[in-house]
Amino acid sequence: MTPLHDWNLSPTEAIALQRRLAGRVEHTDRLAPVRRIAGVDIGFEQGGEITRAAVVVLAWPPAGEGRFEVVEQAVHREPTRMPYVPGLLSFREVPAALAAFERLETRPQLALVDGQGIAHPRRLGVASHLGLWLDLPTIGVAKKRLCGRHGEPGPARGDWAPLVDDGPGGEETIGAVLRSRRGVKPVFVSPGHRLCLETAVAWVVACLGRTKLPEPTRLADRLASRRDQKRR
DNA sequence: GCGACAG
DNA sequence: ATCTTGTCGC
Repeated sequence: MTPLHDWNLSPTEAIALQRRLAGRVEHTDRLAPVRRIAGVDIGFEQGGEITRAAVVVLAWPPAGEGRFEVVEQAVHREPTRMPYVPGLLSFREVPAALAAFERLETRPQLALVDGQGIAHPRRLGVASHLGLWLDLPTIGVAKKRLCGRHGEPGPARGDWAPLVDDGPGGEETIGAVLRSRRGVKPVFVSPGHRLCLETAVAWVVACLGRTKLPEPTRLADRLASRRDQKRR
């Protein structure tokens, strides 16, 4: 069987693989009771030479208003071997993310990933790809749009506008443009694996703290970019 | 041919 | 993604 993250694939083969894998992604809710939520993100060091994957595991539910307890953290660094190509991001980031996950002692029931879920040209963004490989429910939380069209979401936290794109059978909703914080540019939420859009949006909103990004992704972002110690 | 383009 | 200081605003 072809590995889900074979980085020795040509762009054409990678695209064909994504089309096949997209058929395995589950778009309906199927998640175990949540007690641990993971945040995943990838950063780079030394001008991109080194890929740095970070996973942060938070306890659910939070102790207070957006006050999550960090249960565990894991970082994995390795030489970067793939360039960034729009639409093929998972081949560049998933291998390192998997290595970071292997370092965890706790197994989360849900993971929020920095990037798109099914809001992808072939409906297999990095969040979906990772969820499929880890056999875990995942949600994609991106800061920018990759594909699809949308209107402007309302001004209040939690307001969202559907992200739609044309598919084989016509127009389909692939994600939500969510206002995670008043007066701030919205984030792009899309199901990764094993949950529907409404459930994905609900979890992201439930994980919001005071900032634009939900806590799992925000903390993983800081760890991946070593912003947690880079302060001086 | 001309844009658009997750991280 | 990353390179980077101060600055405006709640």
